[in-house]
Amino acid sequence: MRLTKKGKYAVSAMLDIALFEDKEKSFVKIQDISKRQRIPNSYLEQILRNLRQEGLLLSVTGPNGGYRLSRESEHISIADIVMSIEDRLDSTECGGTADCLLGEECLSHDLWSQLNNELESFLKNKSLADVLEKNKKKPLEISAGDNKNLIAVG
Amino acid sequence: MRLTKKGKYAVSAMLDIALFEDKEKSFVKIQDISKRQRIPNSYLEQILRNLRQEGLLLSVTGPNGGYRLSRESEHISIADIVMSIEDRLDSTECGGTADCLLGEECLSHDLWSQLNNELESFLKNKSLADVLEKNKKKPLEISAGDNKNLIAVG
DNA sequence: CTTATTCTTGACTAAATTTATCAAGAAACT
DNA sequence: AGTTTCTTGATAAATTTAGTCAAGAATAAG
Repeated sequence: MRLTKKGKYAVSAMLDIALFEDKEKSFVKIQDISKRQRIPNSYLEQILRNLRQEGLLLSVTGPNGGYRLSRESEHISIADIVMSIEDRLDSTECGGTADCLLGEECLSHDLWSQLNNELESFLKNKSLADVLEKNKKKPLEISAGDNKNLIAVG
Repeated sequence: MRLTKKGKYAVSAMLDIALFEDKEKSFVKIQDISKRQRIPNSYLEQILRNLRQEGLLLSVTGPNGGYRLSRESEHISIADIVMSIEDRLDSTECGGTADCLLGEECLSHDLWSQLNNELESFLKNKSLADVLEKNKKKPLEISAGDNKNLIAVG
């Protein structure tokens, strides 16, 4: 399983577009996203290309052109985005064929399969709108739980 | 976030040891693990080295030597293993400092933070024993749910 | 109908990471 | 002494990720 910088850039870019297409009632330009989210301009081109090809974005060329979401932010899940970008979310080596070990299921097949399902439902159940909503409320929230150990956050 | 072949090899190796130390009432040799789990011998050396240094394995040199678990398989979680091996499970770029974007929290900070927590609790709540138990029962089980879409399993 | 703006595409490069490999050495048993 | 097996550190090869670039095409405004 791997979630790369590219996938995270994609999510940030989509969040940025969701935010500014409303605010500005217009298309959002690559350059602006690049500056606001600190994503290298030419890398971002590549990423938005992918997202458009997957049908998550609409684009218009020329002055006042740019990008906007192809549907409402409530109806675009993080899974939609990440899956457009990442080739290797799959936690398994066999790619689901269950022939991991000499044509048979390996000892950890089920484990990684379950992990895939966890990840899948988490990403599918979060929309762009959900994430933005959370951001708005942030000042009122208090940090919950201890993250001392396993995995750093941020 | 990334879970690499190395981390998966580590889990397979630990499952193999858990299985065969019981069966053979002795230490389990690198060579045997390597053959059974199809893990390159010299790569496995490196991996077991890590696991031993993290205190998950005990080893003995010489004839009839090999490896065994440092504690019961019920008390070794998949998280213990994966965290010994993988440097970069963290889903975030900032590594938990929350200064992702010009010293401030980026738009997706909370999202990746939550993903970390999901992943963490999943991996912590699964022991080697759990995984092996599931494998024994396998013939009785019927495949559950549709995995057609997001993430292949295996 | 020309110019400025902005996206589009494909190919390419550089850096980083992952995936190993190897050889010399040390410990333990027989 | 000799064999088995782990131990260590360094190194190499392969793959992936991250990022760049330049030429082109679409659109709007004047």
